[in-house]
Amino acid sequence: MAHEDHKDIVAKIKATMPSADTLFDLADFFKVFGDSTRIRIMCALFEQELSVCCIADIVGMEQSTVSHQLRVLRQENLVKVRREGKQSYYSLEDEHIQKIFEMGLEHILE
Amino acid sequence: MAHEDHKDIVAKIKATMPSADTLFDLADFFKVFGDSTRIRIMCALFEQELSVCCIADIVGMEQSTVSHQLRVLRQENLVKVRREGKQSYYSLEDEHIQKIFEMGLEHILE
DNA sequence: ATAACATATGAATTATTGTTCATATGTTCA
DNA sequence: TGAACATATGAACAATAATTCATATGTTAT
Repeated sequence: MAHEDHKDIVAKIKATMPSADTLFDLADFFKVFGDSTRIRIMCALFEQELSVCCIADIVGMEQSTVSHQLRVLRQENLVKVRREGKQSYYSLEDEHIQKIFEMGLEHILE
Repeated sequence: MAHEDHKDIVAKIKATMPSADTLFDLADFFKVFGDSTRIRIMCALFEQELSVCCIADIVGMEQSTVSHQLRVLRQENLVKVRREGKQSYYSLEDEHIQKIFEMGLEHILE
């Protein structure tokens, strides 16, 4: 394709790409994985559902910090909450998360 | 496991988790996916290798911005460069990227 | 060597995001 | 109802990161 010019290539690629909106949402989704506190929270939840104070102890951060980050995770539908008495138990929303997580691990361990 | 106490749970979960260092690196890796400019650059590169100025046109940003972001992508081994004359051609480093991308898409399109 | 072009990079600016503190809300039990 | 505990949230601050401008570096052709 050596004779394709710049303009043709640009037009061709643009035509194949998802909409800017979709890609914006996708970036927002991955942004959630891009923080070590949130990654550690998700990782802890791979094992079992956990209360907020357990999570705070596991990741070694303030309860408030953890609550804020859990909200971020909730907003992207990555975790769900269940109230039981005074405690809120969080768990993972679906199994995409673990797969994405594992692929990331594969990449960095190469 | 209703009789497990807080301390036991915390200890148990901590034992199963990858090291904090690994999770930190993992967050750094996903951070790269968490920006819409970089996501769009990667998406464009799914089709074929592209020069910097093509990429800039495709994503509608300054050449300088694109160069900076390509450096970020290079640092995380997500793209590679090939010089040909005056131009630098970028392409994706491996196929994990597209899989991770697709899983993210699946999640947000649910 | 110089002009013209493509890319890379440093510095400054702006925008975004994470964390903490203080406090509000919600729940249980006496 | 009030005390004790768990969680959530608003505001302020600190830390990071994205973008741009200006310019340096690298490449080709005359």
